[in-house]
Amino acid sequence: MTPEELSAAITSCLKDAVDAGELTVPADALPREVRVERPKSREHGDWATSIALQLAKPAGVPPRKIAEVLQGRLAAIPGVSKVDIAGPGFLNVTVDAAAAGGLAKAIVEAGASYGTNTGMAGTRINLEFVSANPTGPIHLGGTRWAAVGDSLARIFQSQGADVTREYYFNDHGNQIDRFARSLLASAKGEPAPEDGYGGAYIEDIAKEVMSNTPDILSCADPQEEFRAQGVELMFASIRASLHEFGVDFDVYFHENSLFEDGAVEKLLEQLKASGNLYAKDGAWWLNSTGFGDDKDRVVIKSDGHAAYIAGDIAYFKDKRDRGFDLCIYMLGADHHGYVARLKAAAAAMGDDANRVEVLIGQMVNLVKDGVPLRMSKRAGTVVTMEDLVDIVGTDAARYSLARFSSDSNIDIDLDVLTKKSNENPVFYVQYAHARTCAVGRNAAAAGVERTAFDAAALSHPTESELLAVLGQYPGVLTQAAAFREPHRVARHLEVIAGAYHRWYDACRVTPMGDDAVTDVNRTRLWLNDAVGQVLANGLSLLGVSAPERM
RNA sequence: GCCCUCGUAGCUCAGGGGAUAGAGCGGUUGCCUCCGGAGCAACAGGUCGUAGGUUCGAAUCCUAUCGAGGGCACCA
Repeated sequence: MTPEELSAAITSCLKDAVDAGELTVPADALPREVRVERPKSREHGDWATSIALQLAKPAGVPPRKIAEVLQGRLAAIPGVSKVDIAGPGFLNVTVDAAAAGGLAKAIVEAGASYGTNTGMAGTRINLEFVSANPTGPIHLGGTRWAAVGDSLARIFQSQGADVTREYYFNDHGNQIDRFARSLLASAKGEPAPEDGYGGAYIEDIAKEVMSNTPDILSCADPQEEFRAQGVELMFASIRASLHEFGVDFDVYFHENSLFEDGAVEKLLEQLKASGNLYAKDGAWWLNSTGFGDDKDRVVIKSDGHAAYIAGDIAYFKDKRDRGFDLCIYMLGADHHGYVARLKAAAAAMGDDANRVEVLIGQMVNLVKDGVPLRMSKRAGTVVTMEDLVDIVGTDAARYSLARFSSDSNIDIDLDVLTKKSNENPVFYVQYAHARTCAVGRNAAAAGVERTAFDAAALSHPTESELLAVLGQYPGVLTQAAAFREPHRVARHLEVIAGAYHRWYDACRVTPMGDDAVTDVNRTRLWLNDAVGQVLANGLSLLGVSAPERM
């Protein structure tokens, strides 16, 4: 029995009690779903609900009275062995081992699909993340979004959503010009321009362009040539880094294309016609304050060039035209000012601002010897995605970035990284998975097979705990998707791994010495394999491997 | 000045109205005669930044305040 199943059963008990006139509760006070929780103390049963406390006020009845009404009905739920009323009115439910244990077999049979859901089926989501400018390699900040964004995409998919991973490739405008000028300067052996980019990668790219086009410096517009080739090379290198990191985008969208195919122009006409674009001081402004922004935004500058937001608006329209219901943007905290403007842009076009969802993630800081370190190219403290992967490997990098809430700043200690000392919980989880495999191998050698299954045999306290956390896994995925918080998955895997290690310590799968193989051994093998399955499922949602040996 | 996020164990962080606030790392002490010790058990360690408020109940929600980080362009 999973917590969801119990929750559904309790919800219908409550409804029955109301229908039978045993309780009078206003309809709007009845929860659609009665939440059950795993109590902290085992003395409080397997699952608990505070529904009686919540209904006391709207029903106008003391909570313990409500609990008493529900107690008998809950006790009649198949698989429930005991229902206690505790404290102010908690209902503590104990499930019998046979009902709880059935989950082990169900998980093994569900395999890779255990935990998946169809709650988001039919939703087309465009998830845009990373979108780093092609003027240099992806550094730590972008690496965090690559890990979190890709996991989020996988989690959405596990809930049945149709997800497109998209990278907005910003190849239009000033930054690119600086990049081109920096390449040109490097090629000529001149120092990097004041507002340009330095670093070894600039030299490397300049050299590569030179070797591809030896007479480049004498062509009509060398800077343009460096721009075109340089962007392509940088782009290829970014894609390669992402691929090595296990992140492959479905669409790499070129900002330039919006300007080349006239989408921006068409859109501006549309906005002018709608009256949401007005002229002032020689520029064209979007009336974004009318839609919740804190100031109006220039869309066409007085020099006649489009401002950045022009591309954003056209891009959003393009996404909607491609049929996405929800456009999610993952941005760093340094871009939080965009939230209002992106939503305003959508609204100005007559679309629903709720189609735009912006996830803001806090910064990644480097720390050395306990003091924050500014990332600086000159000081050699820029850490790129490739650096991180080289030092700790993809699994550790992805896991350590995905296990934190995006709301919190994270500090990455250079010393810890370079020591490669693995204080990373990914190993704790991976080790648990490898251990399930080792136990499986030993079981096979000892002749223990998954022939018989006796759910009631899983009666040890560590087994009941392990079954409970396995049962919570699908709900954790649903929550992770609903809150857009992949770190919940990682945290729950750590909980499962802990429960597994404790179980391993207390309960043997293969018999001791020459003891005979019994159904207890066979049943435990099901549980062991179920744990391995759930850990593998969860790790794959994080883009982390589930090794059979370490 | 205005806006966003954070403040929880020595450190890094979970905890999105419930019972005695948790994990990893670090510290102390135990556990290898049998499925992997990258593990397990026990102990130590907390005014949940501060002050009010809502509630039967607040680390959690609201307000104020202090501290940290990040924003507030006819830059992209």
